[in-house]
Amino acid sequence: MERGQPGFLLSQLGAHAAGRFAERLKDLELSPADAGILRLLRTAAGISQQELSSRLQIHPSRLVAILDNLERRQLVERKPNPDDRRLYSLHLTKDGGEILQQIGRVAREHQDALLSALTGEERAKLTEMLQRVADAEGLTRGVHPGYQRMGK
Amino acid sequence: MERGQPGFLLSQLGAHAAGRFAERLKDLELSPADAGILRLLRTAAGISQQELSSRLQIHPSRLVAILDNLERRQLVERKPNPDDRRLYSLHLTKDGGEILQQIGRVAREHQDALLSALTGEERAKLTEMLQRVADAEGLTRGVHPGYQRMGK
DNA sequence: TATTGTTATACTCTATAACTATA
DNA sequence: TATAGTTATAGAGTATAACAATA
Repeated sequence: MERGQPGFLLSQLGAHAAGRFAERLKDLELSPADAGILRLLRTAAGISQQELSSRLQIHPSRLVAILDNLERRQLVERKPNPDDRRLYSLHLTKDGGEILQQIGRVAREHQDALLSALTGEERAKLTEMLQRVADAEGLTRGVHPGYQRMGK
Repeated sequence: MERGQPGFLLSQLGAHAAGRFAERLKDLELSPADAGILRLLRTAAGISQQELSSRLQIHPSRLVAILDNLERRQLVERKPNPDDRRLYSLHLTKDGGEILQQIGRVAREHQDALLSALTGEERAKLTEMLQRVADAEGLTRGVHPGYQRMGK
């Protein structure tokens, strides 16, 4: 990629944004993968570890330790699945729901700081263009490629 | 970060772009950090390892192995510095200059593929906005935060 | 005494593959 | 026999800190 060209800029700014967000999440003692899991469980309550692993592209064996930690902190609960006792049914707890709101606040602060150089109209245009590129590249909304490697 | 919001999109797309570019670089048997080093040496010929380390935010001890590899492949040369025999003077070789041109081709292909969903006018607008954000965030042109961790 | 480049070591993180239990 | 979740192990990659040569 050439300097100052959109490809490099996108990659550079994306890494910067991810790093800054990860720093902010540390205040909540969460990793980006933790936040991605909590967010997904809000709308996909009851899924198994296998399905979670598949959706977020996190290796099943890695997920065990991540969920162990989230469960120990009572943010997530593994409930037995009566239909198939091999599977867990994953759910957000009350505390998990509350920390998810805090994550939302942190994300908004992060985003406002990051994009302070743009007007509201420009942010909308940027969002629309990035979404179009992401769709064309086949990216799934809410699934960050870094989840594969940003566990801690 | 919220789904579909610019902060998350930027981070997600940036990681995707970096990953795809890294894949393309593998055809040249280069890492992103390798490419960053070669590119810098084009305009900063003669700098020391210490200065290279400082500019690209790559740890000095990591740089040793990276440069060992690039020198073995005769893409980079460590010349003695007569003024201070503790320092090396780093230079691109002829092969290094040639592979840099190949990197440029790969980068253009990558960028064209990545942004195929945008018109030329939109790409220009995107570039301008991203550059403005990057400048506001204090990012240095050509220095990717991932160089710190994308050695291999 | 300080600095450059190097090396050895220890540490972190991850995937691989073997294991248990259930189907 | 196959699958979900778990665990042990080994591997890759990194930083830390000690080192030799030079200033």
